[in-house]
Amino acid sequence: MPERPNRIFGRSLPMSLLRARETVVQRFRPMLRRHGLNEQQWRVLRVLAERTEVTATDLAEEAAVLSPSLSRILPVLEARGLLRRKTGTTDQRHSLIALAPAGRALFEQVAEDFELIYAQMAQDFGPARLTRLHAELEALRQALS
Amino acid sequence: MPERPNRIFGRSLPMSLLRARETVVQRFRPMLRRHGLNEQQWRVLRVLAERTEVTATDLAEEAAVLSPSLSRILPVLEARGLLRRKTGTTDQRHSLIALAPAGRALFEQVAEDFELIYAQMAQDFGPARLTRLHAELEALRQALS
DNA sequence: TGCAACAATTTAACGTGTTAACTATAACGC
DNA sequence: GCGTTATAGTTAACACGTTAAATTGTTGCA
Repeated sequence: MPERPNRIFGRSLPMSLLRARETVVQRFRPMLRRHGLNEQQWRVLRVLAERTEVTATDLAEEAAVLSPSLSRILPVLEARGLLRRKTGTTDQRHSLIALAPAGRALFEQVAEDFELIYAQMAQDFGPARLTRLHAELEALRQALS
Repeated sequence: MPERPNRIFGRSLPMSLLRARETVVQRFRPMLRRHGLNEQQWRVLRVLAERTEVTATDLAEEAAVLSPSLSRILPVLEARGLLRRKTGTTDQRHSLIALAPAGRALFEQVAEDFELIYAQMAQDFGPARLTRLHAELEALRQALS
């Protein structure tokens, strides 16, 4: 007797998103690893590359990393000389983070590889279709939050 | 001076999928917590509810849980009396897992709540649109794997 | 001024993700 | 048959996810 199809399971959106992400990330992971980065560290660098200086809270939000995780990541990246931290002048509660030259250089290298992989992915799925998927995911966030 | 928009960042699919999932999961997490389950445990129960008996490897694959994680989850759920394990007869390497009556009962309860939340989500985003998104995510997996 | 409420970050505790190594069993080949 | 290889599962080690609590600094107000 064949197992009956799972009605609920098939409709589970968290699951679909998880699996899709898993598949996508597999294409990037080896490349990041060669650069000595994991996903979270790369997300942090990417945000920093687009900003002159960010607070830890904003960085966590934009990189989609929880603040406790960020508190563990920052010392590591700082020790590698990829970023610099200083305490805010007006509000000393803030920790201000900026990319260091070495971090900028690494970002440029990774970004190049990233673009290649992304382009291949767009080709495999269809560029327009990928853009539409992006938009739908963003719309989902808006609709549910 | 406004920060310049991030071209790469905006096109990052792993990020979009992560954020979308985050938003969706927030709707389910409190409910699962009330039932004493986390996401992974719920995924395991859900797979078991659809099968009479599964090997650990198949269970991990279908629940999208890595086997080391499953090795940690199973003893917990077994101790709670939600499932039963036995060693395979023909191949003793296999661990065969099945839902226990208490697990079935818990599944039924959670499934009920799950359906309510899912229905609300479908309403908020649009049922047809949600179905289409599902299909696209599955298509993405096919295209990239 | 002083203290109570709030805010940014860190620490803690525990579970999962990730990779690799390890154990036990089974299958294969000579 | 026996050694080699492959497979199923667990364990190990370290990082992040998640929640809550602690720490430190700021702000508002009596």
